[in-house]
Amino acid sequence: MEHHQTVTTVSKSMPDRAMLGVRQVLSRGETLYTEDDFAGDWFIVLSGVLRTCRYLPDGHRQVTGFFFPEDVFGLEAPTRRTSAEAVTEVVLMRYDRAFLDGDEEVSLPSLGHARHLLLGALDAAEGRIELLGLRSACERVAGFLLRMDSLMDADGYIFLPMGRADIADYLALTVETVSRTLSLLARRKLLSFRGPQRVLLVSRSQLEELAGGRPWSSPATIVQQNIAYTAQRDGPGHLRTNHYISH
Amino acid sequence: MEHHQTVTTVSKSMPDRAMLGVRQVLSRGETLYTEDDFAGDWFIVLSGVLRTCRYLPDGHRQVTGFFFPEDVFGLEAPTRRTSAEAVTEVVLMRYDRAFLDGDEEVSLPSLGHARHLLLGALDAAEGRIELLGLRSACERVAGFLLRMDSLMDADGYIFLPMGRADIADYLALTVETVSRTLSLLARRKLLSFRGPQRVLLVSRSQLEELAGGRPWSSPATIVQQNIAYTAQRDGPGHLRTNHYISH
DNA sequence: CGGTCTGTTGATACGTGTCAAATCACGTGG
DNA sequence: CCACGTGATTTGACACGTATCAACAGACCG
Repeated sequence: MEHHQTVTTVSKSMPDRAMLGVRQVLSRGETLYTEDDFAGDWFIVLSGVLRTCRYLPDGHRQVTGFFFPEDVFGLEAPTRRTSAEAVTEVVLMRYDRAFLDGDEEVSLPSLGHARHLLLGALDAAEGRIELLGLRSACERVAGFLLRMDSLMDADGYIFLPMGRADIADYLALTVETVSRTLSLLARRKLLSFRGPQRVLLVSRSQLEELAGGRPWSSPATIVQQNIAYTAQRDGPGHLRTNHYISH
Repeated sequence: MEHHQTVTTVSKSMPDRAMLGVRQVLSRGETLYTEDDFAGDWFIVLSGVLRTCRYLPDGHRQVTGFFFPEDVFGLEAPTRRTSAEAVTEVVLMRYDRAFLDGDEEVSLPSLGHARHLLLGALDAAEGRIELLGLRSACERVAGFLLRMDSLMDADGYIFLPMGRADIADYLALTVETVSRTLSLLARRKLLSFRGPQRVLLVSRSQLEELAGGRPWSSPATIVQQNIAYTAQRDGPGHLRTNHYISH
């Protein structure tokens, strides 16, 4: 996965506006910048996973995004909307803001023009909006897992680099609800866990249904198919009570 | 408000890549494009209000954005992620996608370069993410109202062009919950209504508190100030029961 | 082997969804 | 200008889903 060798050791030797960045490494949990900092640079993840967060006055934390290799972040205007923290060890490229504000067209190594890059960031943000717009914990958790598909290993298992708390704060749920929902989906055999971090999506199609599925077209022909917690029997002992009860 | 005279009647006479758009008018409720359509153009709102929606397989509708004058939308990749529908009568400018994809730098009338425009759209999307990341109905409704500040009249009242259903589908709530929450905030005298569409933000500071407030800094010094429905007495008869009970 | 941290499970309170009905806003026609 | 009809909004009663508080289990580390 460590292909940053091709992109890294650029910069500084060229004095001109040749659009080159600086490579930077963060260790687990390290904070790159904080809310309200001056937003001088923007970044591209080369390896590892990073999260952006807000800390609300009531003490709650909001995770506004996870960023994986090739993802761009930190593009916001004069000050930071969020802080940026390393979920795992992270290697990233730092670019000067002037390269976006300036008049010259920017060409980035292996990522094309600045416009292309911005469109990608916008697309990712809209994906997050769709995810957060889902109503139930089940929908959001299923949607979340489907978006982590790119983290799949050779054996088909997804490795979740972030903890339950990160997921919860990302989906506007509690740790307990995330954990319960994952357990439930596993009991329903839509998922299979190998430790808390490694998960196999057994039935993508059913997960997509839960998550509001592949888009749909017009407001007609409504196929009522509301799969609630209580609407199906479990594996063996068809325990379809509320409160996640199982055993 | 109708300043589109300066921007409108351009286009077509100039054959070259002079970056000019076509003016277009939508009437209330009209659909501009639909999910999965080919995304050939993008748009800027000149007047009126527009919404983008997804229709989920379970019949629910998700409103992923409201767009006001000067807002940009429809920038997504080869096909539409959402449909676009006019909330009020809308006047907009339509631009060809090639102006974004092309190599030449684009300069738009009164909006600067394409990059600037994309950064604006990204900023708006991130604002929506922060809003949807709030947990309770109270927080989201308060946050929503604060973001509608720009719709303020001369008398200080905000005119809400969209119905309760639009707000509900935007905040991932039900119509009833939105209505109840607005009523509650009005009883608490943070709001004052003059008909369902016209609302005055009586206490912005308290609304900001509810909405997760102006950002905050670090994960320390937590000022526990969780204003729940039941945590305060109402105007006269301190009825702090649950279920929104009041009278 | 006893710390702490993360994740899971349980019991219960409470917030929000659902279904139903009343009320209000507003356009139409008398 | 007012009566009426229709749709939007508000309110009520109740069920259900999620938050909360608490306890337990497992992983990692000293």
